[in-house]
Amino acid sequence: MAGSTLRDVARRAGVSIRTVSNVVNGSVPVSDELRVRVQAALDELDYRPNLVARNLRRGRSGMIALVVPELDVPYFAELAREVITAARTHGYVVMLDQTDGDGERERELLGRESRATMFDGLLLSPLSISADELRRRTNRVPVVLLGEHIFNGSFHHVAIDNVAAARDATEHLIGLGRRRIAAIGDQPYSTGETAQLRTTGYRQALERAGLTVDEQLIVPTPRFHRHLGAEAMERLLARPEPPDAVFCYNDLLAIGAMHTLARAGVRVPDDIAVVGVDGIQEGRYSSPSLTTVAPDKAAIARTAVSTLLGVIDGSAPPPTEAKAPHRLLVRQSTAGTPVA
Amino acid sequence: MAGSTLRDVARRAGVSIRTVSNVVNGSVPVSDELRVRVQAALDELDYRPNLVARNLRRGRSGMIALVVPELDVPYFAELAREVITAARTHGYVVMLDQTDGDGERERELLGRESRATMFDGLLLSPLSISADELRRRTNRVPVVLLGEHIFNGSFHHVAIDNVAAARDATEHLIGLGRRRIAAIGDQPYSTGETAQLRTTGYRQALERAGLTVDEQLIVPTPRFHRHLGAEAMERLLARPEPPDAVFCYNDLLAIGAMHTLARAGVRVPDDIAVVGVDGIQEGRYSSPSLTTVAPDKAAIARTAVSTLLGVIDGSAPPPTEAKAPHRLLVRQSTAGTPVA
DNA sequence: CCCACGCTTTGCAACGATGCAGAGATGATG
DNA sequence: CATCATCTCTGCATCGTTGCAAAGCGTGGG
Repeated sequence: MAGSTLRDVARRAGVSIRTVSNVVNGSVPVSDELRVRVQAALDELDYRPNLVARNLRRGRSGMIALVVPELDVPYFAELAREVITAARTHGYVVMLDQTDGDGERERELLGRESRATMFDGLLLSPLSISADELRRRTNRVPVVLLGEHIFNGSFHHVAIDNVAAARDATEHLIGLGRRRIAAIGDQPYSTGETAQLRTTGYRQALERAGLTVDEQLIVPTPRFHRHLGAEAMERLLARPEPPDAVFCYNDLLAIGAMHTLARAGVRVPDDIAVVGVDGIQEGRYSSPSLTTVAPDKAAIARTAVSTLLGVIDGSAPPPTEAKAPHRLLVRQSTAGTPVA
Repeated sequence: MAGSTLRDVARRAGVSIRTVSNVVNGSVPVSDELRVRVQAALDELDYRPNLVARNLRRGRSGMIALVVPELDVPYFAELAREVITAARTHGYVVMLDQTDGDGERERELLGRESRATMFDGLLLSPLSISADELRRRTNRVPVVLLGEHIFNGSFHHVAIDNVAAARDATEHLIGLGRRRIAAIGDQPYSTGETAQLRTTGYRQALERAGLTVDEQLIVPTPRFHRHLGAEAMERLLARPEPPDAVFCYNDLLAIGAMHTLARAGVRVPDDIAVVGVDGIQEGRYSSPSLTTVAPDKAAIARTAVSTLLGVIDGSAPPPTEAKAPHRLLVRQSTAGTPVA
């Protein structure tokens, strides 16, 4: 029951432990006769290498951790899928953890008693923890950051160009002839860097088009969840002069907003056009389907994983700020007619 | 840089390795004087225990693996979240892997060279692999199965009562006065056990209500994805006598079906009522919002984790088939008016 | 016939931690 | 004052594997 070891197999085959190891690993040549005998013993005992021991000896675990705020947020689930796939092509497996955007949990993760030492490296998508703190806490563990939060030259970092993404989305709305364009999702405080970049892009687009920015149309939300999008939209509808389009900082907010619009009998996109960010699958089948700025998640994952592995084996250049591509997917929520 | 070990700390504090270990673990009493000195050394060197070494010695890794077909399927993402949370309350972390429903991948996972030995136990949600094969391959690793596929007394197992769930959904539609009720998602072949149980429940409900089962209204789908639900619905709409309600075997199928209905200008629920299974968050904000039979995912996760830990520490009873509760959440896609 | 060489096989040490048993010091007891 | 119990603290062995260096063995060349 307890699992057989190299020693058990060696005894049974009448050879040394080392020879069994050589057969298992195949790196060192073993004579046919012994190989056959050892292989038989391996099969009979159903030997499986103890990876914990192997890892200790080799100094590598073959595991990286991916830490996201919430796994049940589709963007992170889809990203996680890509990360797992990317890691697998390098022979790595991925441990997933979620912090609920709780700074405490994020801190714990890097603390004295954390399991971080079990992993060769960490992919972090931090929400609350500050750059300084992160730097102080990740002394030895290779880290690559995902998403926009925190960059100051201390860490490798992979994200889309959030300013450009927001600008693209807003310009698309402007191109449709919309003039009162609202924004849902600003986070004008220290840990809302991604949101702030998107606000910047939104403003740029309006200004470049010669439109004035109505501050009343920028509705902040503490998180990027459906119900917060729904509430924000309610507030916008309650205004004397509601918008004719909404740029939501992610798809969940957009879906929440559309939910409110549907209940209120407002037509999308005829009365109000809606665009989101993230390109989650959910948006392809919503009614109406959702126009969105989709980051190339596979590219993000591939870049993040290979950068991290580079840091792990020491071959990585100094911290880089990698930008992944994004593209606008036009669907019913702005175009009206089905496109894809 | 390389991370300091007990030996480094011991040398610095001028004590034995063992004493440092005692300070770190706190299990054995250490005099105040030494404790202070050791603690200082620990801090100065920023000592972090090497968990790989600790695990080797202790014979436990504190990790379990959760294997699901696809992480970006909302049901699995939401379940994974609950599993991670449940595991954390027991001091365990969770490694996530996905198989894409690929039997090969599932087999690989349990094979000779798998990483399964790195984990204290496995939570499996298998799609393709057969019971026999699973039994042959999981000799030593504690396993608990999630979902309906495979149960024959060899494994602990946690799921909802799929027959009852399907019956509840169908009876709800019957209760609304619907008579031509279609079913989307049957899988009449060996690995479609969950689907078949739902078909059974669907039939039971119709028969109990004295309705005849129209085999033409049972549309199989190879997987439970949105686009397959959309296609299945197209086929149903093309029939001379379309249904007046659809029971979809999961929420993604239902959302796909509603997508098709929206494009076709069919009103939900007026013309066709739709109900799904899974209770994913997406359904609360779809338009219309989706009536669904929601499994208690937190209960499933808690039961699965504590059962698995029981198997690991040997305190578990022989394999059990645990049933988690489910409940019907009535929303617009059947009720018409907003309920929650 | 001996030596050198190449190939296979082996033993030992080590990865970093913890279990165990015993050494040393201290205090309590008869 | 001797003996024993108590409390810290330490050294050694060990978890299962792999790196390293050397031993064993057969072969070909001189």
